[in-house]
Amino acid sequence: MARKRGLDRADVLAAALTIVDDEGLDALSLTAVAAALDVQPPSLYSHVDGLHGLLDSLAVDVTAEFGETLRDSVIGISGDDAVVAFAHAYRNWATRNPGRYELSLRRIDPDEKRIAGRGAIQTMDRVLAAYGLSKGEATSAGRSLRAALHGFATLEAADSLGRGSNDESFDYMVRLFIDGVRANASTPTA
Amino acid sequence: MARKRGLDRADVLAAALTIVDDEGLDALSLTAVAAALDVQPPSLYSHVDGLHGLLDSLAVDVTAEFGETLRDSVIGISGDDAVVAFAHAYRNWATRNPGRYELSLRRIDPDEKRIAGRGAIQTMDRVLAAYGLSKGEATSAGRSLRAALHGFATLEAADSLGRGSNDESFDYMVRLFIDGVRANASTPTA
DNA sequence: GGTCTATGTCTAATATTATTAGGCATAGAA
DNA sequence: TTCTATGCCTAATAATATTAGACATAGACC
Repeated sequence: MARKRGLDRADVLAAALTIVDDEGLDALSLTAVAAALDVQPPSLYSHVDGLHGLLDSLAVDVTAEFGETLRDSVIGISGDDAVVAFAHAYRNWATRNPGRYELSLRRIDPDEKRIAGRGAIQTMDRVLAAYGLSKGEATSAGRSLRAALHGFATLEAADSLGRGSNDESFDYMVRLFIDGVRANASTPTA
Repeated sequence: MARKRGLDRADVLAAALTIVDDEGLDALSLTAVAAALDVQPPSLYSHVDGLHGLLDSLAVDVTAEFGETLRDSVIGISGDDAVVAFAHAYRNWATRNPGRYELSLRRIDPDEKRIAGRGAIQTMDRVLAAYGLSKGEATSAGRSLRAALHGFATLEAADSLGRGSNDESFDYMVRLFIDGVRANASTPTA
């Protein structure tokens, strides 16, 4: 016995992602992936560098996917509308893919993820460029927006926001940001 | 052999917290705590309800401590200054106690933590009350501030903010929030 | 068509963790 | 001094990751 399944690294990653989507990141283990592929756990080491390697690879893939989603969200839109669209795309993706979002937060040393994640940051920077901010302001505004979106998404995912409509609060926050940027801009645009 | 050490639940929690502070939350395990106390792992079950129970207890304690810190931060201060003071206290605590902050994010069903954490939210609500917002606005503003602070703290802890002075960006974000609230308030205060 | 080789998969074994069961010894009360 | 509660222990089980090394199969090559 030792039927050759002919598995692929991509197969392993796909199976792992299915588990993450269906049962959450906590449920992900090499044993679970092996079971899903009808294979013994050690067999996975031919395709992936252990559990850490698997997590790292997933983080990179998922980050790239997230970046593309964000980039797509602002195509053909500009100004405040772009900020709003970007923000909603961010929240929607994080909300609908909690496991993947958690994965995307995984911190990796190699620059792979940074490159993958650069898509998201570049998109944001481009959107914010419309406000004619100084270099320092642009950096700070970008960080502020990221912090707000990330914070909202994670608090919401953790059910830590309390009762009431989160949608309304989210829109409020985005408006807060836009108005704040305008009020703080050294070179007003509107 | 079976020397009675006379350990206490508090001793166990304290030892665990030391590990969290020194080596990070990931390094926390019953085995590690037992080793630190020079005791066998199963002995801990007399004081704590397993690893989950330990984590839950730590989360409650740490959340209470965080709440007090925040409450203290705004004593005798009001208006924008209070928001700024609150924000800095939040960031400072989270930055200086990364392990504890991570613990405080642990999601617990029982209301214990909610009660403990209520201190933080109450403080924030009180600070924001100065802006004379409507009920809905106040809720949204509170969530926005929490999201921004939480997001900034976690991104910073994960080294995900990029190069440059984070201090400056943080101040910018807080100002953004304050200005935004003012701009959005139905009943202007200043 | 037959052989070679790379490699995907397996079994076996080890290590680390949490956890339960049940025994013993000690501290402090009666 | 005895009794009792309980703090700590050893032993054992289960789930996880991981390494080592054997083997069989698929596809390349002759």
